[in-house]
Amino acid sequence: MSQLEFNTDNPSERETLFVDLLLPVPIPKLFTYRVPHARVEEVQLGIRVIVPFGNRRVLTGVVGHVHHEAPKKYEARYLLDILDETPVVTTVQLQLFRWMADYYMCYIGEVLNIALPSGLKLSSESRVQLHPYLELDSTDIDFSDQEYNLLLALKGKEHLSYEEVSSILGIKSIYGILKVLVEKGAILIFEEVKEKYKPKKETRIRFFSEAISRPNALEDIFKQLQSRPKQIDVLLWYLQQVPVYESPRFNDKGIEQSQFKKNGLSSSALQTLIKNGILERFEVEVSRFGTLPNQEYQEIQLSPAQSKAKQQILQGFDTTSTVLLHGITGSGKTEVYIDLIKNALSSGGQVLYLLPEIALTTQIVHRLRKVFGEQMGVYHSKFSDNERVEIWQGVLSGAFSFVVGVRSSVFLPFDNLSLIIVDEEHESSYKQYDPAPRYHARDVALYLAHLHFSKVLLGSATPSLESYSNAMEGKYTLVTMEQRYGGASLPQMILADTLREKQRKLMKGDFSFVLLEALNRTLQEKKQAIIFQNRRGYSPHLTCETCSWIPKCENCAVSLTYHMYKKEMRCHYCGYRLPVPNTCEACGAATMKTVGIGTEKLEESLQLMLPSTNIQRMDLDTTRKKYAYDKIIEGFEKGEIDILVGTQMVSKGLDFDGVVLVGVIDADRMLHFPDFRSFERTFQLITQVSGRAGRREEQGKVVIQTSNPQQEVLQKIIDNDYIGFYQSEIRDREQYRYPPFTRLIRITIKHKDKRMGEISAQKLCNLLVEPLGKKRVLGPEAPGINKIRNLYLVEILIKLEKGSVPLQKVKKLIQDRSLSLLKDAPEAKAARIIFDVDPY
DNA sequence: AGCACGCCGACT
DNA sequence: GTCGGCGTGCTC
Repeated sequence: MSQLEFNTDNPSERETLFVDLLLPVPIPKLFTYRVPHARVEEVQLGIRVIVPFGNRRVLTGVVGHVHHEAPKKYEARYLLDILDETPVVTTVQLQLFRWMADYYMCYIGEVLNIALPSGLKLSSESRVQLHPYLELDSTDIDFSDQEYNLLLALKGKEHLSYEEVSSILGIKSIYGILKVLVEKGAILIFEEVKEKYKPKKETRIRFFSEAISRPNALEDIFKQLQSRPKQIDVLLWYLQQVPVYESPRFNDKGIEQSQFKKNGLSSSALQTLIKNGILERFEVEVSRFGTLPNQEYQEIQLSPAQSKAKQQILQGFDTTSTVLLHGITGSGKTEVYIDLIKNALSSGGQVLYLLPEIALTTQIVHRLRKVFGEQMGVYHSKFSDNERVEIWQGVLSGAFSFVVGVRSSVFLPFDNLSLIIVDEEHESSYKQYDPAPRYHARDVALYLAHLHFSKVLLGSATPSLESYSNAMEGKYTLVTMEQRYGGASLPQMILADTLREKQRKLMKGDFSFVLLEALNRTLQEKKQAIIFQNRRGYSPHLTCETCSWIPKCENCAVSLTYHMYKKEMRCHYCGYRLPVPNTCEACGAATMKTVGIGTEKLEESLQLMLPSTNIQRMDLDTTRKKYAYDKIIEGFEKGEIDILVGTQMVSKGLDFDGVVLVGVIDADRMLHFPDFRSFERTFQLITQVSGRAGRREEQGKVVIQTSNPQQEVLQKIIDNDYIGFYQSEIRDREQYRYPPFTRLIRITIKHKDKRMGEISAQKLCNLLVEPLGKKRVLGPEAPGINKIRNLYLVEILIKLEKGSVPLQKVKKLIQDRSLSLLKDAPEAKAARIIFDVDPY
């Protein structure tokens, strides 16, 4: 079809097509590009394209809008290439991303950056190449020594990266030299674009089809090979595995090449067979998750309490799209989830099951795998990027209709979600802290459900105040499970008064007499114990007993944490490290002492007190490697470990029958953490970790060490009185105007210069007080840690009473004022302003 | 975020 | 004088 004919049907086809792209850069808008005429047909929403960006960069963007309006203020550039035939990002996701950028006050590019596994983002790297027409030996161009050296290095190579050039020349800024050489016509610079995702390939072996197509072909082959016993071995083994004589069809799949070696067959014989055209080698793409054995489908019989909860949940979904399931620890929520998931899947919808990082253990995955088999995908932070891409594509293709995953699974490309379960809904790890978007996966899940018209089930033994109050107000349906599964009883809860014990000299190090007694009895009975302390490392810091000097980080306003194992002091914010000082740097005395308690120290002192006991520590430091976590769990499960010392990692998802004692070392530290949520957190953490004690017949015991046993929160904990806790806490929140009665937005100003930062923050405050009122703008105030990575921090807290102000307008206003501050105030020129909506 | 350009100190 | 530091502004 000629161009002319093509255009006569529809004159508008002649107009240039433009696309607005989401690019993974922190810039507040979409970028408009022009589509080459030849490729107009290929463009659609949600596909990835490659575009030039700026002078030198090449980026992957996602098509967010297709239109015919040429931008007025600039000339749009052309797309370089189109990567997909079908969308990798669905239209629902595009809506979600836009909403997130608005709600969390960040750039849509930042959302895209977090949402897409980096395997789907192409990277480009600048390359330097010798100019093809340059004759280095006979040229009359003048080169400096440095330039000439570089050209010589390039001569042997096809191309070099900037990094390589920089190391060859031994200087950092190579730009000047490259520019001169380009002008002299000696080199070329180009961009090399690389696809990062690589499908996994497997090499397999099978009969060359022509070799066995004739009748009696196999017999002939064996006859020929009579005096080649090794080759016959290979063929016989293959025929054992793949019964080709039954049907030639079986031959198509072949067998993995590595299997031959594993079974002791000669690889040179195999090689010869291939060379002679009897066998052939071929490659197939395989899943990184392997093929799963068909596990027998397990029917789960729900207990009466569980069926009742399930019925109530389903009824709840008739009136509210969100149900809050408040089920005490050990009440058997998981079985209810499984049943609901099966329901949802059988009616053709997709299901997303969110778990906090620490609760997504091998135990739960195994259990779910038995029921859901290969239609279940797992999305976890310990997965490689290639694995994430496979899950992403599996959701797109429909291979996974059910995904269990952590926070970031809300970004997967679902197109037909019917149920989202947010387990341990109160967990603060659902909130992303550092790179924007600073989102809360539970809240994003609620919006995602709204987009899909799906249902949400929030589950917890200790619901967040926000969710419980939503249930109280009737926004969510509340369903409760008050009994432990199988009639197990709740543990006996004891408060150990450390202040009194100290006065009577009963404490042994950090352990109270009460806890040690219980521990000894547990060990005598050959049972297991968990010791909980929410702080890793050996101890928070060192201090000099003579002059109380404390080693501090050079770049951040924090004391360095003492790590005994590596014998060093480390900053948990920037990674700065120092060898442990033997003498005080301030007064010179050799009186450095550790202060505070970390898991490492507890492990050590327990081992000293109980030398014949098997003690294992479980925290971030001992579980960094991919399977370390599973190993510890396995050891504990088998009873090889008597005492498990750990951080909040031990509080979730572990069900062990042998655990009868849980010790909480320092409840006070949690209670006194300077944050309006510290009581709520303490209640949740201690209740959760207590749930690990005594699951079957035997009643467990929980010992909580505190210097103030009268503390109301602790009393509510030992009484197992969530509702009582909720009522007293919600009163406090109302009185002090905190969530759920207000919405918070935290603004952080970062600046290299302390004073300039403070002035910028003050100016921003003034800009905001004027429209919002003094009551709603708190600060500016330096946070507890006021310097991180050599940047000083100042915070402003915005408090907005619920329903009193249009949220989106206020956010817009805050953004506008911040931008004008950056532009107009000289002190704020080099400042960075960060927004955290609903900080946790 | 990257990357270019421009303006400034400390060295062959 | 240049090299290389860092501050500033722009990217369809």
